[in-house]
Amino acid sequence: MKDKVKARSVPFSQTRSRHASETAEDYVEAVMELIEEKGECRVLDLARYFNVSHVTVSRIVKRLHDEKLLISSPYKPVRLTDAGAKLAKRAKERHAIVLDFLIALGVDKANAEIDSEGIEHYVGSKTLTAMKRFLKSQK
Amino acid sequence: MKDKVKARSVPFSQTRSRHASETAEDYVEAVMELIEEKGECRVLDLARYFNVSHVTVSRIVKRLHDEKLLISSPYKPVRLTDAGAKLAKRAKERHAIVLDFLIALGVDKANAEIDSEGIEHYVGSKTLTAMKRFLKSQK
DNA sequence: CATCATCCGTAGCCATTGCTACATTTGTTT
DNA sequence: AAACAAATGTAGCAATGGCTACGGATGATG
Repeated sequence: MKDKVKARSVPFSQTRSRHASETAEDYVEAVMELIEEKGECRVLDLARYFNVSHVTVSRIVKRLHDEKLLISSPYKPVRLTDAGAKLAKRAKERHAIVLDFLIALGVDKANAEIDSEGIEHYVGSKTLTAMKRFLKSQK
Repeated sequence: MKDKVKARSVPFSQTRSRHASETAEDYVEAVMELIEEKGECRVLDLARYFNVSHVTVSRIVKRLHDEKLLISSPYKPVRLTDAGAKLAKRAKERHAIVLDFLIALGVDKANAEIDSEGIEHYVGSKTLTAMKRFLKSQK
């Protein structure tokens, strides 16, 4: 009774780093949206956006600044680096596709918005392609 | 220029607790699978399954024991409580539906397996229903 | 029944993401 | 210019999930 347990291919291997990059994507995406919506993005805007305290935001902003995705100087609005903007653009596109896909599948807009936030981080390129194909076939 | 930033409806509000329940679901699901596959589930089986150290597993098992999802006594195999089995069953069903759905959508099995692991935690009841509907319509 | 490999627990470290409480900076408003 | 409100920063705590290193428990094997 000593069967080897088959290890998970990939998904569970790096939960920590995956969560970290999730955060990075969520934040650059939010920064881009907030700048588009109101011209600038402050720490408190992000805090309200994510429903967390400004302390949590400023710590994460600092980390993403170190990772050269954001530009932040004390008491000034947050901006995106080129790399950050590129990541944000990709994340937003993927997000939009997942959202449109769920709606096309028949999910109401409110639930599609909620679920797409979480799902977008786990949609690989093959799945994304399949979603795009489905969207095209529906037109 | 003082627009209120619209807060996210729900999704981002409790990242921490969401990640915690993700872990709970992953673990009870794994425990159920391992017991089905090889009769019992040891800490090291879970460690190999998730590609983490046995230390990480035993800490999480302890927490899930406190939450009354698992039963564990020192140096003994891990079992499920009724509540844990119920949660595992629901998680497995949802997982299976998401997996079948992705495959029906045209994603290859390997990628469908990877993506479904992450996606399953963010599929609300409305989205799940839509996936089931799609699967039925494909038969 | 002694030994040894395997399994598991504990100690203690780090990173991430929450928080409250308090300090500081900025900018507006007398 | 002073005073005040709002925005940020800093200190320090907790929970979660990673890890290595070490030691104790279990069970198989000689």
